[in-house]
Amino acid sequence: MIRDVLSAAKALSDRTRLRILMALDGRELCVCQVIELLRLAPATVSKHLSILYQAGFVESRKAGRWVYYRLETDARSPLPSGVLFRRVRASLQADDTIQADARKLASILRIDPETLCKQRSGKRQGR
Amino acid sequence: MIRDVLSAAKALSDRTRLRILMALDGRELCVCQVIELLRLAPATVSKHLSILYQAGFVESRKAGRWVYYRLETDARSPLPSGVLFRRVRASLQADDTIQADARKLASILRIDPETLCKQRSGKRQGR
DNA sequence: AGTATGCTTCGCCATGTGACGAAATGATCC
DNA sequence: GGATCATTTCGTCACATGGCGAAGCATACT
Repeated sequence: MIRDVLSAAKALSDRTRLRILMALDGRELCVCQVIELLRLAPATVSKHLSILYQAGFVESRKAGRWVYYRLETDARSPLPSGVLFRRVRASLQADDTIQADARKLASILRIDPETLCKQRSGKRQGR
Repeated sequence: MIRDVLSAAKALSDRTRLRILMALDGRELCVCQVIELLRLAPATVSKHLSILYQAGFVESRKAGRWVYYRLETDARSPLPSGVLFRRVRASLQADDTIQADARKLASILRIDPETLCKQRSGKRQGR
């Protein structure tokens, strides 16, 4: 259906969502890790993830207080991770922002999620 | 670059542009034929075509007063017609609007472009 | 040369989308 | 049970995008 193609294409037509997809490439991330990577408001990140979910690009898993997202592997979408993603990934990996994200993500992954989220809540109440 | 992926994805994230791509699948069309198919204002159609052009999905050829558009075959885009289009096409061909377009297109192609454009200009000046 | 014709560009309006903070939700931890 | 924390939902604002008509630009007809 045209509806599916549209939702897939729209999901991919935002800079932030492409960054999220690339960050999820090869690993699972909890929402707070994505927030830390992008430095956007939780509400914003959550919205993006839900758009990617509805388009069939990611799936989620709830673990205690945290929600983990990963790339959808079953071809739910008309532009499935497999075929499409291989080509998009090649283009994106050459991009500066994406490379910077990859480096930042490496350092984020060194901190355990527990500590990471605590840091954020610290920031909320003025420093 | 992320820019290329974005322009390709945005080009695909509009209903009208998907209809245009499907109409161009396997044939070349002049702008007035696309206008007739979609029944949208020339300005609107022209804009869509230029977006598809900039994203690398179509190329154009000027022949006298007419401009013909066709699918880009050289892989200018990160989501080239070949790989991508094969998958998208499969999804779209099941769609009602697309099927109706295909039927309507068949009847448009039976009229020679000369006559077709004359008809349109007749409509402009109130019936 | 002048007029008509096909297409594009420009300016405008209505609607869609991304960003955020505030409030709601769901789950854990005293 | 109440406090705390991670995430989502809601309401709002600024900006992007699709639609159109009017004006502009080429090209062809006479």
